[in-house]
Amino acid sequence: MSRPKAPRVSMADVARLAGVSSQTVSRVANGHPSVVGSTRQQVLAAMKELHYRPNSAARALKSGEFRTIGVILFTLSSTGNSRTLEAIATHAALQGYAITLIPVAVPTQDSVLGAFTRLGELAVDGVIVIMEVHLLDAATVTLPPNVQVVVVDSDAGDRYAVVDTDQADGARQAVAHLLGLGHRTVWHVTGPQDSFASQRRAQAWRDTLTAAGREAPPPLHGDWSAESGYRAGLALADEPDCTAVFAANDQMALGVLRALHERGRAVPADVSVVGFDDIPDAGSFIPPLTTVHQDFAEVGRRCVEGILQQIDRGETGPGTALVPTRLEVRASTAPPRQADPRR
Amino acid sequence: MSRPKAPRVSMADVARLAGVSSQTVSRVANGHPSVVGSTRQQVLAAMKELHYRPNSAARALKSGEFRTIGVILFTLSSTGNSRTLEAIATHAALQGYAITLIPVAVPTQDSVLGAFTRLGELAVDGVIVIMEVHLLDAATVTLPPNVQVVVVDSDAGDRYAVVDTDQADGARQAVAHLLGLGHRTVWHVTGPQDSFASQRRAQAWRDTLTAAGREAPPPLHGDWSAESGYRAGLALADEPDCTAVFAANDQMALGVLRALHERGRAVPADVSVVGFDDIPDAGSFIPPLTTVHQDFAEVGRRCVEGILQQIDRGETGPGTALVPTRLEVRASTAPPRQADPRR
DNA sequence: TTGCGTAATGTTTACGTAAACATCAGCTCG
DNA sequence: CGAGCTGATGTTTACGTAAACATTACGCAA
Repeated sequence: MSRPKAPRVSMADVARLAGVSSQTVSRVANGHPSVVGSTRQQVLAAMKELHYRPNSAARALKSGEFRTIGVILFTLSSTGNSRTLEAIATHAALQGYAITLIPVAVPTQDSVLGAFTRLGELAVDGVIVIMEVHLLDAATVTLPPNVQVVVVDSDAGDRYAVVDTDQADGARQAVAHLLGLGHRTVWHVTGPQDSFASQRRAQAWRDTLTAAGREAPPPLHGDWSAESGYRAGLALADEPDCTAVFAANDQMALGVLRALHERGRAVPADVSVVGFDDIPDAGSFIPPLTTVHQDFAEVGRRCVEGILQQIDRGETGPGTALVPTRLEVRASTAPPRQADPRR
Repeated sequence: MSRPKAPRVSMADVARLAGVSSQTVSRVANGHPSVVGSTRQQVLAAMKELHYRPNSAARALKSGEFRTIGVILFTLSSTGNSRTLEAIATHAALQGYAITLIPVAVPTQDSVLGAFTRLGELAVDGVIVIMEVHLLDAATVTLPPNVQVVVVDSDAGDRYAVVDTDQADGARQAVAHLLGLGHRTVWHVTGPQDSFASQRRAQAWRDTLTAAGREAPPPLHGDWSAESGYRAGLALADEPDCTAVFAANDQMALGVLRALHERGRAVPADVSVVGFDDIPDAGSFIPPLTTVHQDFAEVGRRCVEGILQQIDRGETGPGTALVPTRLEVRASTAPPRQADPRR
């Protein structure tokens, strides 16, 4: 049975049934105080009977507000992105805002992707970008003018409001932890070059080593995937003086663990490994992974807060807000053999 | 510098500048054929100059269509959900539809969560539900009448159109694989009881064993998390005749692997382990995990296809569409010791 | 009792778009 | 050479809502 056009119920219909004007219905719908109790009850009853649902398009047209935030992201496959998105959606919902997803994983390059027109069109009150803005610039999407923007994973703090995990401090904690255990230096498996988070982690890794007077070994480059971590791990297993590894995320750390395991290098006895993110599975790696915990929920919360501040209060705020991290010490790190008191 | 109200540019503004009527502007915007070239150029130039962007609220109000699909989900933290969502978003975008996220992770129960009103309001043309509908029924959300719905992870094929991975066949393949290797029987770590996917996998596990004339050991109950898999794994490690385990997802399999490892039971030499999902990391577990591959992209694609069919063609279709799975054989499975020809 | 203030409700209007209908110029054909 | 048609463009209207303004009725103070 097809019911192509359900006859829409409007305020006028409700008003007619309740025997009032449509404006009174509007007042009831919006909780306006100056409607007397009995009238209100009548209207509510009529709404219920007709299954009235307000038309958000008409409301948006009238008010100029959509109560919607667009989220532009490249992919959801990374834990960080999806958890940030989840936090954004939750907090936005609490504030009465909906989330519209705008994926940029352009499969066919020049086909005008419909959802982008959501940006081209006026359909969101603000936009949160979860990717390096330089990548966004390169993509086919252009942010329309006059739209409020908050950005994650970027250094565009001079142009936009940026919310991000304190990548540098997290990496510093990881490296300091390993040095504190007595390791002479720390090797690093980086994320993709075009990720700002990856760059910051690598930079802080190098800086921390330098500040401690240690030499930084050549970094190994990964792409966030466990597979790339595995390849890096194989290379590291062949470095006899490698006793400590800082992987730029947990998935690559997982790959490193497997490579070391296959090459017979025990973790943490022979090599200590630290990751970044603290994904839910990290505690179940073999061995459970010491890693830098990111508070994605807080990042999401601040994104929403930031964008709403811009929308509601009209404050536009370039600048960067950093969310702190903490080191979650588990079983993948230990003093190096030569410093092990038990030897 | 705050610019609270950017003066909106409407078709009338463009029309004035181009020296035509606003209806002509509308025609140009919608690619209507009966506008002569020179006029079209003028209008396009004016649009560009004024940075005209169509107002989707007005359009939706006029047409009654929002070109938006709502996606209701409980959480994004499971790989399956976020990958399905990503596929949905991508395919919806290709069809010119936007995705509005409706999270149901009700933190404060009775606070009227704004995003839900997106459903209460008329703001989506259809809804895709990524959760067991019985849970949805129990939640504070109610699906409004006259809204097209497609459901994932549910047995509500009689009430709604359902798209799902072929859970039963996937589980059957997993168990058959282990039996084929010579294992006498297969133990099972289930997902949460209220998940339809979990139930179906458990049922198929039991049925496959029964059909092969084997006795099904008591199932161990997990909650999808690696930690719950770990607890189940500890119990399994104490079962001397346990040589094969089928975990209802990869994360729990990860926990099982760790438990077995810690208890000194070698995988796959002593115990074989199979997972479900084929998450990207599965190939980097220790050892790389044999698992049932789910085609989340296909599930997402069919969801969008299904909902658009209902919306555009007015076809409402209860019924279940199953997406096939395939077993991805890696290194976590092998014949049991007593059947090992090398012994 | 009259007049005025206030609370409750009704009426008008505008938001931006696009369908439906109206107009007009130019052209073809008998 | 004019009737009739076609193609290009303009005018009117309605979509559902809510702000702004208008109207009513009632109570209270002088």
